[in-house]
Amino acid sequence: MSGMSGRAAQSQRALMGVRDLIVSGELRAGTRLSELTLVERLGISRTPLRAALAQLGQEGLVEAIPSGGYAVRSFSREEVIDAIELRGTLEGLALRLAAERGVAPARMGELTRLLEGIDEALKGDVADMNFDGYVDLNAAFHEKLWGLASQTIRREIERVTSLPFASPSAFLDKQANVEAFRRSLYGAQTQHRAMVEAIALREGSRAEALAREHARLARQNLEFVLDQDRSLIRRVPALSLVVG
Amino acid sequence: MSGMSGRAAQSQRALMGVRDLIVSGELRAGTRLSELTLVERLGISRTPLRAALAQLGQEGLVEAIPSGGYAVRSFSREEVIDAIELRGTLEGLALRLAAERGVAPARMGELTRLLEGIDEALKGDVADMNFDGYVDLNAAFHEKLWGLASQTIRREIERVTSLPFASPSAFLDKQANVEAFRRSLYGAQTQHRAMVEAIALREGSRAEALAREHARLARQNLEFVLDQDRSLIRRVPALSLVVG
DNA sequence: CTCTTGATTTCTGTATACAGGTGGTATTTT
DNA sequence: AAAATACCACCTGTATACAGAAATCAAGAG
Repeated sequence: MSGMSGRAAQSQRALMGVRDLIVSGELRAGTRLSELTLVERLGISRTPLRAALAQLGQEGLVEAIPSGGYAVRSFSREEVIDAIELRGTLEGLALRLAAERGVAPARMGELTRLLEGIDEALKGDVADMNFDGYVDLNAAFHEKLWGLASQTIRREIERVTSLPFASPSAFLDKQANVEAFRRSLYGAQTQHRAMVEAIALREGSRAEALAREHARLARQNLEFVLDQDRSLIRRVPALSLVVG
Repeated sequence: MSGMSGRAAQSQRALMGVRDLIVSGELRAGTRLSELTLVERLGISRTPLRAALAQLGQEGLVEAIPSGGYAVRSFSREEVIDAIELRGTLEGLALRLAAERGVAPARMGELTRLLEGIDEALKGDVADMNFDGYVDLNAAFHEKLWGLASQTIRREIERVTSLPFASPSAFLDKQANVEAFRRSLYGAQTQHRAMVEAIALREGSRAEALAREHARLARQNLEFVLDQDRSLIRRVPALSLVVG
């Protein structure tokens, strides 16, 4: 079996497969990843699997063992907080540069339209909002926002975001439809609007500060889960990797 | 030949070998990297070479070609500027967190001692400073500075810094001993002192701003080379990858 | 019973064989 | 002569074979 349709199809399959095994919690933090076991489980050969492990090592989801091979990484609360702060900082950089350098009106229009869509999803009160709709629109909004940055910076944002608990939709999984999270969405949308406005007004510093503060919502949600309601841990993907 | 001394010794050799070929300019921007050619040139087999290429792809020095394989990436002036801005932002984050969270006195002492060493190297005027000494001490200082950050953030800084022209010592290569660069070192040292002071005084915002501005020295040097004296391009490693 | 030591088993890192696809070239056709 | 097509060489992605190094387990000594 060689030269399948997509470019490096087996490697992609391996990457997704292993990532899924980790994020879903089937492979717990600290577990050593046996290549042969994974090869058998995923039905691929060692070469693309090793490529996937190397990539996951770069992403930070697994770490190299000095004596050889890889292990599922575990994250302390502080490390997760730093990863969130890191994302906020990078998004802040992206928005500051976008504001300073200017954004084409067409793109601003697309952002505004997404904002209106989110408003629509939030219509009504906490009980009967369209949570699933919000999740999708929020993801689309953030992606468009990143699209304002240059390739160099977008690449970094995407890398940091590949850590599942640092992503802006980490606590917006459809499985995590919890009132505590839903309540935070109104404030989030206020921040969305302010960010777009700051970019339109070329207020770089304000846009940067807003992006940082916006990312800290994830930190609030994280601390809520860890300190207030640990039962939610298994409803948020990859939070099983967080110890303490 | 298998299982040499270090962990993945051949892969390391491949990584350094290919990186050198690119940075030294032997492989020009846009060149397609033929695996067989490189294998022959470096005296290793395809497997570790492919691992190296994948890593260089992550670092951004090479880019994947849709139809397969990799090519040496080329960087526009804007992309280089963004990479420098990115480094400054990350270093700013590291310093801000260090200032906010506090640093053990022992570590502050090490930084102060390095500062004094740099002062010593700068003694005298522009003509008879100890340039080579500065280069080494500056590298050590920056590394210690990064060491203040958490692993999560340090990893990102190291990744961005792996782009040779974004590194803080990009224009401090011993081959690039040019008066224009030497003159900038006095201002740089003033910033070094201010950064350490800001951390000691827990002035997070100031430390962050200083780190950003400090990184922009690299931007100044870049623009000097590109606009004032292009003959320096071949004296600064990897600047041959910058087009325009 | 515990600790050390030796052998075995398993694993990773490396080399290489294989198959399909891509790009280039030469030939043919219009 | 220009364009289209068929053929060929090369190259990448994948699978697998191999060798040295760990880790594990068992047996023996203290």
